[in-house]
Formats: sequence, structure tokens, C-alpha cells
Amino acid sequence: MNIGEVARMTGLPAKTIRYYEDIGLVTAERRANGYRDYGKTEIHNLRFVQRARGLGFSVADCRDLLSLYRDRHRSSGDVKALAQDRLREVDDKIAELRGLRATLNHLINACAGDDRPECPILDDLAGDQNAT
Amino acid sequence: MNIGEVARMTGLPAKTIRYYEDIGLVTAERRANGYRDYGKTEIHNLRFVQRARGLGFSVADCRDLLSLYRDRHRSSGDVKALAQDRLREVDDKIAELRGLRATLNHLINACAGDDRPECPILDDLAGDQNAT
DNA sequence: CTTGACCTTCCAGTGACTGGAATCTCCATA
DNA sequence: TATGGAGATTCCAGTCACTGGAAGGTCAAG
Repeated sequence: MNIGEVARMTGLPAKTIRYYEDIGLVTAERRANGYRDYGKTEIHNLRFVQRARGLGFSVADCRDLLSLYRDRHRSSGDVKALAQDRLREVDDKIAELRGLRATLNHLINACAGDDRPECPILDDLAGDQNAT
Repeated sequence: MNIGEVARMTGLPAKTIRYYEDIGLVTAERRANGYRDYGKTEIHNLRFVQRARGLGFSVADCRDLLSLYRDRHRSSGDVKALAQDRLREVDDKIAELRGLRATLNHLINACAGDDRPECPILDDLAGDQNAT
């Protein structure tokens, strides 16, 4: 199967699929004419990576996950550990964003948002102690 | 004031301060010897940028915010709009991460995490319809 | 005069793609 | 058989916001 069709099937841009080959994540056979030729396994692996990326795993994580996937003798504990690391990252990020959100919201509520120049948001960014 | 001292004062790496000059965000005077010389205004602007970046504003946003900050005739509405855009981004990101978190958590709970190879996480990534 | 801390510039790398140019291959139609 | 267009190839550069490192200039202390 040509790369274009795979792109259509998976929704991954052909560019990205080529990139994954570049970095050795999912490689394809070559036809006599030099075109990449994708079989079921490669497409399966591409979808696997696509889903893992969708869950926010890094490409490096995807590499590990793929090799665990291929390993008949893996321990599910190794996979779970990876997922737990990722969960921790997500939790940290959510906590960080919640903090940002609160500050931003506070600032927005304090700002009239009209034609006058007085602006608590800028005052705060400027480090004005009397701001907000 | 030399860049090193400014770095110590603000907590911004000297590299970053030079970078901000490179992109024309916060520029410093030069001494006879070619060293950058920072005055109160520049340090103030650096801190301003630092705070805005801390709230997740892009460097491009910081540029706009700085120019609004310097503009005596600005409208606070313009600043508020920028902050609201940013708030929307944060909200979107939080929503996305919440979704990821739920999926990840679900998968983690389904996985025994022991020495056996059976793993619902991998099954799910593989697109196995019977997974989880 | 030397040492070491500090400053300068410039180039390259990060992650995960994405855009674009130049060139080649395939297939259908005139 | 020629040609046109779609789709394939490679390679280089750009994104964002830095960060690392090399090579070299400057300054103050001992």
C-alpha cells in the first residue's frame, strides 16, 4: 500500500509517516520503484503510535511502548509504570494550568476592559504592588 | 548593570536575556567595551516579560503587552482581550488534559501491572475492540 | 603577568513535525 | 506514443523559546 493511501486510512499526514520512518519508529518496505510499501503490520503500528501520541506520550515513549507491545514476554507492570508516569505529568500540567487560570481570571475580572488606559492586568505584570 | 547581575536579580538565564535582545523584545545599551548595560527600565521590562511568560503568554503576546504597557493612550479593553484569549487557551488545554487523564486513569486501573504480559493498556493502543 | 570570572558572538540542537523545491514514477487519455 | 497530472521521492529550512558549547575578548585581584 502506498503512503498516500495509508495517510488517508489513518489520518496521519504522509509527512508524519515519513518522519516516523526517518527516526526509525515505523519503517516500511520499499518497492522496486523506491516507493514505500505498507502492510497490515506497519499500518497497525502507525495506528498504535497515533493513539499513544493522542494520549500525550512522547515519541520516545511510543518507541518503548511499541517494543513492549512486540515483546511476548513483557511484564504489564512496565507498561503500567509508563502510563502512570504520563498520568503524573498530566496531573502536574493540570495543576499548573489551574493556577494560571485562577490568576488570569482574577486579573480579567479586575480590568474594566474599556477605552481608558488604566489596566490592572498591566499593573500586575509590571509588578505594581498595589495592583489588582 | 552587567547581564550577569541582571540574571541573578531576575532569575532569568543570561542566555535568555540575550535571546530577548536578539528578537528585539528587550534591548540594552552597550558600554565602550561592548558589554550590555542594563538600567532600571530594561530590568523592569525583563521582569514584565518574565511574569507574562509565567502566565503562559507567548513571546509574541509579550511584545504586544509591552507595547500596550508603554502606550499612554492604550485602551484597557485591548489588554483584557489578550488576557481573555489566553484564558480560553488555558481552558481548552485543561479540558483536553482532563479527557486524557480520564482515559489514562481508566487504562491504568484496568491493568494488573504485574509480571504477566496481558496488558489492557497495550490492547487499547493496539485498537483491540475487546480491550479494557 | 597570570588566573579566573565574566562578557562577546556564532553555530547547532531540542521535539515533533510542517512547508516547499526539485525530481521521479505511474496511469489514463488524446 | 506523447503528455498531463497525481502522487511518490529526497533534502533543506522553518517552527517556538530557548539552551549548550566553542572560540575569543575584558576585567579585577593577587
